[in-house]
Amino acid sequence: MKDVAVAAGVALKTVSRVVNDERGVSPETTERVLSAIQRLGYRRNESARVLRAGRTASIGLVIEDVADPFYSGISRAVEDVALGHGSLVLSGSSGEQPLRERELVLTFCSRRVDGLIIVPAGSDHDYLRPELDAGIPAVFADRPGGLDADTVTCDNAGGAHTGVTHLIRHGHRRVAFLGDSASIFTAAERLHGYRRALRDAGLPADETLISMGPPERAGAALARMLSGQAPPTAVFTGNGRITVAVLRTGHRLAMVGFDDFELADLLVPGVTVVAQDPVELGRTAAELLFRRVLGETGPAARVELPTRLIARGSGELRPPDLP
Amino acid sequence: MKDVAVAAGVALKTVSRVVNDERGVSPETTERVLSAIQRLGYRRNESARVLRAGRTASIGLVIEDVADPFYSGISRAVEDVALGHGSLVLSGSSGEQPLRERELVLTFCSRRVDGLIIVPAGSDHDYLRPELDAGIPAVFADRPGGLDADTVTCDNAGGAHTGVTHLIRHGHRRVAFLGDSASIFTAAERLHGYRRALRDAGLPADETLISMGPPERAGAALARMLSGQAPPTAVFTGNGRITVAVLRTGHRLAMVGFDDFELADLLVPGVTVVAQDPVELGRTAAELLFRRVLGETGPAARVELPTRLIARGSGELRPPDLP
DNA sequence: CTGCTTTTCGACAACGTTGTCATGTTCCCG
DNA sequence: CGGGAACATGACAACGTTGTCGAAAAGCAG
Repeated sequence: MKDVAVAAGVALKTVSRVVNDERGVSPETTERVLSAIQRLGYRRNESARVLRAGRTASIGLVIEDVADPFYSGISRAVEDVALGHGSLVLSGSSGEQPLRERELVLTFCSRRVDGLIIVPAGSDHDYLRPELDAGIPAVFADRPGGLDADTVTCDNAGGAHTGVTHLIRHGHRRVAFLGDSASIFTAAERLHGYRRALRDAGLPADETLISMGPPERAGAALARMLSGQAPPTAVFTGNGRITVAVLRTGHRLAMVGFDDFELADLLVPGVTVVAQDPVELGRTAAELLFRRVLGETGPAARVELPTRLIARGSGELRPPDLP
Repeated sequence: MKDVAVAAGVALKTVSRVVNDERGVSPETTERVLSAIQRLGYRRNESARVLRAGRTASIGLVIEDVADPFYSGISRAVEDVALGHGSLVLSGSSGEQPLRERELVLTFCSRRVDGLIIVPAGSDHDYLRPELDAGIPAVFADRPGGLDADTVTCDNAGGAHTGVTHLIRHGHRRVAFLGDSASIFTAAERLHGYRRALRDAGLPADETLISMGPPERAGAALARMLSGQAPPTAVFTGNGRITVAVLRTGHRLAMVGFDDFELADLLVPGVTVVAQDPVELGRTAAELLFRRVLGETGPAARVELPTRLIARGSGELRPPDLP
């Protein structure tokens, strides 16, 4: 900038004014400065600007894994909203490891992001409190973070309830539940929905039909159930990865899965799912965040997005004993 | 930092030394400073550090769309390599729009990223030259960028050749090619591979069996071919989105697709594909980049990754007239 | 104890930008 | 033509760090 000023024969400040479109610079001077900028290939140093202004025009996004379509949908939506606000997105995958999440968040903070969107991996987010107190707004997405911050979740319990009830309506009395590790908030919520659906239908809860654990183990868990004394006639899977794992076992049960996925309609039979909308989730979280960034105060918002049952065939199969 | 210095009763510089683990500070002083840092909840301002040091410890990544599994795979791999180098990733989706790509890249540059990984959207990348000359290393991924920079691509022509040859070996003489818009480098390369495969097999090239265009139009294009005079008995699809679009039409042709995708094995018949490895692509690009960031000079590297044919059934169907 | 090195620490400048205030110039109105 | 307003421009400080250099204190060999 100094070089530009010299080249244009003006003061530093005048260049700054031109660069920032501030008023109070004559057209000719502007012209001269612009040409000098062009000639020298000058580009403003954003770091210095940030140092001076305090605003970084960037937000941090911590998700579980960009390579997972659910999270990459969120990612894209957040990116689009950020772009609309002239902001960039720093993103990182926590891999469901609380420590890595924490490291990412703190790194983002020391880079003075204007705000954070976090899909919480652990349950303990006390490390965030000082940052929040320091005025960095944060939004929890997909799961609550345990702190008093804006939160956007899906109607996990309700969605599971709908899906399980759908199976029950089609005559199933022994519906298995295959969920992710119980320590994950969404998995626990969906299990609640499952239990409530059974209760509402007056069906007994059979703990041997419930298995919580990582997707890789879901297939084996189902196999165990099927070879048990009173095997299930239908299965509700707690997330997309488990749905796929179960499909790979090649069973022929009735099935409803949480999370929609590409090609669900092309399998035979089509896979009935309870769909959540990652794009909407990301968009909502980002919009809440930017509202805070722009100065809105007020109590933490809790938004719960609806889910939608999409019937495609697998959920409408009747149990073998009912023709 | 000033506050910490006052609280610990030392000079600014001493705090800086402690924060950076520099030698030359007595254990007691270190202790005092650390406790002051703890007490005041101090965290170093990265912007100021960047301003002073010149290194931002962050790289920029421009892809077409994070929500596309191919690119999110790249994204994740880049992120992991960056993490290993203590770097963050600024990422953005260009949506295949050269203007948006340019804007993203320039924004990244003005934030002084240490390097860039770009999946080029347009063909004209002259705007990048000043940045490269200014010393910002860049790597082109998936497609060449037209400049003399490190480039990582897949063996597009070879992969298509393999896939089409596979169909020909199974008795097909009329193989359609459905590719993305011809202006996209990878699409054009794959078309070349297709043509070469026909030529190598001594088959005539029938232009009515070739259609280039966005995935949304692929289904209609295939329908037109099938209702034509001499319909194809097999189809080669030029990328994952087109493969899915064609699957949705419900045809019963033999088929090989470029790009592997989840559940390809669960469809009936399983979808034979030519797989490329997005993770490997991202990893390679990131490693090349960090080599440059760490000071390696020398001529631009061109890496071409191999593809792999995965036979699952759809590509092994014989033409109807050959039992 | 002298003269040397080593250790520990601080003062200061600089990174590139922008906000504040001051200065000089032009213009308009009475 | 005087007096102020509006405009154009510049000098300077400050943002929070870290590199440079110098000073004081401590240790050590002779």
